[in-house]
Amino acid sequence: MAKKKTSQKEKCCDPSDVTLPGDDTAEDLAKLAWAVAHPARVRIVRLLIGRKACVCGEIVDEITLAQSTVSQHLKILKESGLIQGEVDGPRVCYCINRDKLKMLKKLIAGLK
Amino acid sequence: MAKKKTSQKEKCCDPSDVTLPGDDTAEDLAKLAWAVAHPARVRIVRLLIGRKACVCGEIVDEITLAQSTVSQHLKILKESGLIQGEVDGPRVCYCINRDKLKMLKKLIAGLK
DNA sequence: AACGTTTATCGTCGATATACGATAGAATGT
DNA sequence: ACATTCTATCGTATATCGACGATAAACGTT
Repeated sequence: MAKKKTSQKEKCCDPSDVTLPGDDTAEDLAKLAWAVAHPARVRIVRLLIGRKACVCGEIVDEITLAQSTVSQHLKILKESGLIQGEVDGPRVCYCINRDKLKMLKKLIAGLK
Repeated sequence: MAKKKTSQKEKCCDPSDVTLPGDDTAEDLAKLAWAVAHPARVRIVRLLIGRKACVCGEIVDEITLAQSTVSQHLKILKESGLIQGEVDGPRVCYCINRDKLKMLKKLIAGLK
């Protein structure tokens, strides 16, 4: 599929060779962005950030979704590394992983 | 689904009423995050940022995906508002919407 | 041991994402 | 007019998301 540069018209595109910035972080960024790519997960993240400490099943009360659905979102967030869950007796306390959050911010801010 | 606060054990969670930060932007953030929630789209965005100008079918050459697939990703990015496409003769030049990018950065940076 | 509470997982369903090839549309050049 | 090039769209197949209810698993309490 790759071939000649065509005439190029010089109208708007200027195809001087550009070296892509390290693609290695594309996956990381996509993964973290994916974690907050759903309104419910954004709310959960904000909720957890709001309380510096972690929260438990109250998330279910705050988010207007079924408990199982919230649990799934929490799982996705956990898999992204953005949040961490710690078992505390019968309940589980979640809290933000500040490092991952920082990394997300850094990667997004680095889009330039 | 909302009911009593239970005993609460005071172990790790501290359920002082917390007012959620404006939920209104949750959708916006989710939508923009979604746009960059795929490695290919991250690469495209970075590519477009790299060249301050816009690019055309070269994106297809840079991204190792079929032309139709790239076109779909471009459509998603366009729908998110992160990029804009401008017809230039037979080809289409894409460029970053700096405002939207700024908004994404702002929303992500605002996670605190 | 039995119960209640809390959370995770399972099974299901519809909707959507993602990938591709094939095709259609638009614009230019011969 | 015709061929060429570039891009978008269609059609299709597969995988995953997102939602729910139902159930299981873990823990504390009685």
